[in-house]
Amino acid sequence: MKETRLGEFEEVILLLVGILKDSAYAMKIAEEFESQTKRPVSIGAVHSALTRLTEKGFLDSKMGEASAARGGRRKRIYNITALGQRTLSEARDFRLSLWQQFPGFAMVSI
Amino acid sequence: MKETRLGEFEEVILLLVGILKDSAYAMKIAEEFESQTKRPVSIGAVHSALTRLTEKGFLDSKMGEASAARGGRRKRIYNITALGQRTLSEARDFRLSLWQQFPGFAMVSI
DNA sequence: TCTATTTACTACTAAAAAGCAGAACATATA
DNA sequence: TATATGTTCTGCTTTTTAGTAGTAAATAGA
Repeated sequence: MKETRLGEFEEVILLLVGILKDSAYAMKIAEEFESQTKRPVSIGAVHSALTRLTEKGFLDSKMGEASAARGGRRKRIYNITALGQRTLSEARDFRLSLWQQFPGFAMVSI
Repeated sequence: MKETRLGEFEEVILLLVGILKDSAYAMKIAEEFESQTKRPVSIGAVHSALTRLTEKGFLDSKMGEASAARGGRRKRIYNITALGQRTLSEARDFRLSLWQQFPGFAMVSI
């Protein structure tokens, strides 16, 4: 199995999908990204990350229902796959372990 | 100030420098990388990451003393700068915050 | 039916990260 | 002084990530 690594941007996007759950569609993810990171992001960048994450098997998606609001194409709702979840989990455990070994940080307790 | 992001490999290398302290020189870092991640790494890859991290201002280095062991060029000992420390710290806080919002994880307490 | 609105999607480019091969250097010991 | 050893360092390539610009689709309401 090919090892697949996550970029920093991709990892944040993946986490945001997990956080947003049923409302994890591209526009909303972009908004959430900006609000959480305070850095601007283009919708195209989000789309390409979502595509890459899907190709890697960390996300899947399905079309949602028409929105109640005025106008709007049907949303594509993204969802973390089991593989995505596992990858995220492993990345987290690994980082926690490194942080704990680094005396430069006052570390969290698990 | 230009925003500088950390790749996943770079972030691990930076953390390893912090963990290894006085023995943070390229060969040792490579060994430690392999032992902690269980994935192979070439010494050249480590060098180029150390160079990038230094250019970004996250690391600095100085030559160490000759080793007691047979042979061997003087080691270059790497050290995390204040900026590197701060960046790492911010990256950690941001991740902890996201993990805490993600119901998919049983999360750590701080 | 027209228009404003919300959204997805595509194709492309640019920039950065990662990795590799091999040369160069310094030192201890035989 | 020759050799083995441990190490740095350089230049280059490949791969991946990130970003841009612009088009297309769907829908609600006027």
